[in-house]
Amino acid sequence: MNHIQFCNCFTIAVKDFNLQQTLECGQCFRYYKLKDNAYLVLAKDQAIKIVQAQEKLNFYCSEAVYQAFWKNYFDLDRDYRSIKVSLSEKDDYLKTAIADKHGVRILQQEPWEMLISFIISQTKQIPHIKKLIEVLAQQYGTFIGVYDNISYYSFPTPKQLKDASEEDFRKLKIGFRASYIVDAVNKIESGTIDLDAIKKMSDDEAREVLMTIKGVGHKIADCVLLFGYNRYAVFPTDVWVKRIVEFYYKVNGKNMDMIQSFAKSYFGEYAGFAQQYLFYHARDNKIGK
DNA sequence: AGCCAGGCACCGC
DNA sequence: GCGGTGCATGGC
Repeated sequence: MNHIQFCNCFTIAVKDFNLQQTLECGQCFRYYKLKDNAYLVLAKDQAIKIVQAQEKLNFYCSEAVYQAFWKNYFDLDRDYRSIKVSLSEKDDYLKTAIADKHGVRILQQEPWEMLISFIISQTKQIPHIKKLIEVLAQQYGTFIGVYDNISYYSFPTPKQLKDASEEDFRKLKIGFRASYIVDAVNKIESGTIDLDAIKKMSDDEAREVLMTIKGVGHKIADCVLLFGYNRYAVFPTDVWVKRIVEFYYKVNGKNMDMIQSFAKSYFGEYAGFAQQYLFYHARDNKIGK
């Protein structure tokens, strides 16, 4: 039994940051609500407890670990104030969404984890996506430790998944997405796709490569680009975003190319941030259902 | 109870 | 090319 210890506590002051919003906005799935407003967050091979009290953020780790990993993970070096000010000037609807979800930050997550997570996400709701990822990690990931009698596992690497069959994944109730995961693992393990090489590509080239994976279309590729590669100009367009763009911006929602070119010219280099504020605000308030 | 979910592949035209 | 349909499963 390797009990996860959260002895050290490192506190920093934060602005334009809300832990709950950042974790629950739909960009990540490996977080667990503990008691007293605390969250346990898993990323790479690490687990951490975090608590926010107003503009103070308590990381239960050493300062060295915070500096080396979590600061970057939570994107705490970026000036969100200026991003929000510039986007809020665009229109009142976006301004309202930003005011509502003012504390969202776009995490810096792993491309591989984002790829598999968003493949799993299609036609599923967040609680179920979380469960499926948890089961996948339990089955194939590396044991991290135990906290409050619950065992935590890292997200499985391509290597850890390479011997699993479609049938194995179906047993975990992943359903029709099972073959998609097999294809993703094969393309990475065989070297057909190099997730590191994608870092050097343009957004369009990168999307094209990601979309050669079965089960990865425009939307999932864009989620990987925004949340895994931090390509802030991409504008992942799901049903919610489509409805917003149709209703508030009078763009023909049937035509994906028109939505994309609208987002590019209207929101510019910060389209990804705009998308996240709009999406989370709409979903949380059931706007446009 | 049944509808539908942070889509996509595949099939007909 | 483009519009319709099936897909696995569980939450609401």
